Amino acid sequence: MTLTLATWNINSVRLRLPIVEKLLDEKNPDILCLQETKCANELFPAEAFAARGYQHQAINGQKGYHGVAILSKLPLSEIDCRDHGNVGHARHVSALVETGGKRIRLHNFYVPAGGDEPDAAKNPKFAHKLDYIEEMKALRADAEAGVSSILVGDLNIAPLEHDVWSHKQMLKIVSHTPVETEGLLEVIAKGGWVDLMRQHAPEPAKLYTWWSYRAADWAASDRGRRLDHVWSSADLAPDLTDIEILRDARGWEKPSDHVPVIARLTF
DNA sequence: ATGGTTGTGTGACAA
Repeated sequence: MTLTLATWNINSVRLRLPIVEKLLDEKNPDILCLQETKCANELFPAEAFAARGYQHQAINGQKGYHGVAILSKLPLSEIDCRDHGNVGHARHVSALVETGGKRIRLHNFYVPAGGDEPDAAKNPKFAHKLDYIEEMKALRADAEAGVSSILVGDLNIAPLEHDVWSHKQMLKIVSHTPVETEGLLEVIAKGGWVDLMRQHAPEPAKLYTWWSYRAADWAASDRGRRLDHVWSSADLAPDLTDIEILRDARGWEKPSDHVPVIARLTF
């Protein structure tokens, strides 16, 4: 039994529907987790996904900003949305998936980007990001007895040296400052999570999932960052058979600035 | 040090 799971910050699900459908046609994941859907739930293109077999949907959206969704061929139960800090942002949704004799709690996160100034005293958005990471430290991969865990999403932090194009030049840039990278590594360690992308491609391999829209030629300059993540509880880590970063998707028509990450687990 | 692009929804933000 194989579980194929895709995660993608889509930067508007309505505008990007043609390339999301391209991903589904080409890769046929069992479950697709989206971030930055940028629309209210009643405007989410639920029928387009249901028509392709993704009839089980956990959607947490809001008008204009943020928004996450789990679209699944497998039944979803115990759907839960958390609003860290009670700020009214749609940044999390989770559901229980049962497959291959496993019960899996799947978390889909969109961590705040944090603005440009990496100083919590001057920049409330950065303070909010640090608060958000602080709250995530309480999230345990073994929180529920008999239930494994997978966590995916746009965490807006590239924690390791080779998660960015230039460690030295990124140290004061939001997404790679020490307070963020150390914080995210603590979320992983305290929660008992395994970073599956790095299990599959350990450092010093360069791994990027995001390239800025502002580059004149994103592929030539290749100033990428690994902002998107796939983690699991320790019991599932040996079941990982493949991780694929769809770099090509950055060059698709009307692309997102993030590309899909696809994980395959075989039980 | 600055500017570069994209999305929502037609303003100014957020990323």
